[in-house]
Amino acid sequence: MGKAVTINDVAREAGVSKTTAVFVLNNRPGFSAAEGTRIRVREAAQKLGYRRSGLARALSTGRIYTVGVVLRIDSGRPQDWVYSKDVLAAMARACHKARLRLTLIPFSSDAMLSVDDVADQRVDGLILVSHSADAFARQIYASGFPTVSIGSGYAERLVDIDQRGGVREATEHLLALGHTKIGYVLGSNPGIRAVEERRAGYMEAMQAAGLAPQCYTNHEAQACLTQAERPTAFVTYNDDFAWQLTVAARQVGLRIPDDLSVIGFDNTVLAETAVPPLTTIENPLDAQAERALKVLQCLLQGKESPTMAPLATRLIHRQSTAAPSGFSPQKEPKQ
Amino acid sequence: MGKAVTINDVAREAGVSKTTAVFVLNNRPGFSAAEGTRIRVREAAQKLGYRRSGLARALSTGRIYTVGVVLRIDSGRPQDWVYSKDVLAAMARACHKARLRLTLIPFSSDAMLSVDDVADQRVDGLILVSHSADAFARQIYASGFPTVSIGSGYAERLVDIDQRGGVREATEHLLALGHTKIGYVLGSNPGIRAVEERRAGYMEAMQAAGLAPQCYTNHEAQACLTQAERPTAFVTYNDDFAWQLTVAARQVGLRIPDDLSVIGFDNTVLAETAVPPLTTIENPLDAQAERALKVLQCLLQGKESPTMAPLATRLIHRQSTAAPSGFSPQKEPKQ
DNA sequence: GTGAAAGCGCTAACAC
DNA sequence: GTGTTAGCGCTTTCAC
Repeated sequence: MGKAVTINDVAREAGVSKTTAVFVLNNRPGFSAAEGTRIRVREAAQKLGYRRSGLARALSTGRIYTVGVVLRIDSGRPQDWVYSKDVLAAMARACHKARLRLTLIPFSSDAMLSVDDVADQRVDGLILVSHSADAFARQIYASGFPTVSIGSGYAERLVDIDQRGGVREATEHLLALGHTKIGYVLGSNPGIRAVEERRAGYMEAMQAAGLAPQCYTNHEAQACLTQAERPTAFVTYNDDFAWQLTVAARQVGLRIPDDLSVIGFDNTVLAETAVPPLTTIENPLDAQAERALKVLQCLLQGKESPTMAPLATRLIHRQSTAAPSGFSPQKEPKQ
Repeated sequence: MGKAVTINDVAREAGVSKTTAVFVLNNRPGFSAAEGTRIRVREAAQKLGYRRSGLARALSTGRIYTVGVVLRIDSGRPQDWVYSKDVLAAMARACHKARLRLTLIPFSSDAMLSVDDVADQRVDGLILVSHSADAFARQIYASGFPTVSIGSGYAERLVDIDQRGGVREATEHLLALGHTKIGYVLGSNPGIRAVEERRAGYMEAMQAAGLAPQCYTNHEAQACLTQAERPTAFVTYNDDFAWQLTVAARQVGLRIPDDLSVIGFDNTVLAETAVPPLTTIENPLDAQAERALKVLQCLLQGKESPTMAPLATRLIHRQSTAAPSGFSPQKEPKQ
């Protein structure tokens, strides 16, 4: 890269002091230099090819305007990734809006991340995506490094959505359609708060309706499809499971939604491209990302952030839900 | 954040000089301190909660061990994103392997990125993902900032795959199945090298077979499906177009692959989850990402990198291709 | 082997 | 308004 042109060089070239050069180049508010000076400084910078060093600035100010996003990169199936990538994209948009840079910090369980590796001043703070209470999550919070969790993750300082309400609404939708045998497909990672919350939402709705809840693992749900007493509808932990269920159903000759209704969660691209497109619960990722950033900013300024109500979800009606066969519904309440 | 503990503090606490402390903490090769000293320094660091500043180190060494990935964030449809996210994920894996950090630099056409914004020393170099010859790409290359392109992008210093060969192979596969009316769905962004190359691969295969090529836009391809003289098979610019074609085909009552064969490109998650799963051309993103990083490293060390042959693609056989109806194939040559 | 000192390029506090 | 100075925390060169 050759040697960098510094602000000193510019100042010298323009025949002014460093301060003046800095003020001009930074458009310091409330600073009115002689027009000639401004021009001279600008021209000098231009001519020399001066480029400010965000690095030196960061060292001096203590802020590098970059947030680190710590994300798992282990899982093999591309479908597992869809959601994480959506969270990342939402964080990217939020950072862009907030004029912050985003640094991706991959988290793989083989090479354990150390707090020192991460909290080395190249990021101002951290966003943990979908971390359970793993060693790293606990350590980083314990270290006091500004950190916020997002995406159905570790419960400490977590920006959360109304997981429970979302699944409750989905279950109620199925109930309203006339289903009585409604199963729930459990999330597979028990360390994560969303897994419990979503399940609880299902339980609540079933109990309120006086119906017996029936929980399945992903595998069990697919296996039970051929049995006579199978549920006529499923609420699933996420779109991936819902999508898998549609595949399994098609394989055993079940038609969706005629023979089986399915509702996913997250509204990932999987839900849009599935056949038929999936009714699902929208996960407001952009709002979460923006809120997470807001909380992080508070932390950076030393003030604890106000606690906020979980963000609302929304049921998106597509074509994977209908009344159970042989049932004429009393009229769909919503939408 | 309180005040940071510096190496000076550690040295003072341990009763040694800064140099010694640095040497111990950095495990400087070829430096053998007295065991007592080592321990004292380590304990002091531990006790004080010393954490090295990657920032200060970067300022001093001129390398921050971070690469910037410049990526479009404009497009609205989630399907448009799938491929970009895959490239990003591949870059993330490659960076992780190379022990480099990845900073995401969103590129949106509304707020034009300036070279100064980006080349501010918070990244050592840049990877441009799927950029056409837009103003930014030209400027950044002109500025001399270490930059490499990837992902069917701008032709300058581009790590490329054998686009042409991939599509040729796909077309030949359809030919071997007995298709004679094979259409091609064009990429929509004419500024990008891959758009031309892929089309050329199709043209070559058709001409070699003595068949008339027929190119369509995405929209045209979907529209022609109801016409009598429609192609019996399509090669498409990417999986998204292929997937859209399956949806359109289903809507007009065409069955895939019985009535229509379709081949995608990129092997994104769309190809796996489509109904039926799509035969497609695998895009070796991980290899591209690693190669891009290698080229960037060369640049950073001041040496121009050796030119390399485009990376090979591979046809992945799934269920969206078959012999045209009423035709008994002579035997499928591959796989 | 260990210590002292000079920067990296910027910001900010304080004189002029 | 403009210039001077002292750091930010690290690496590195050169004495001891």
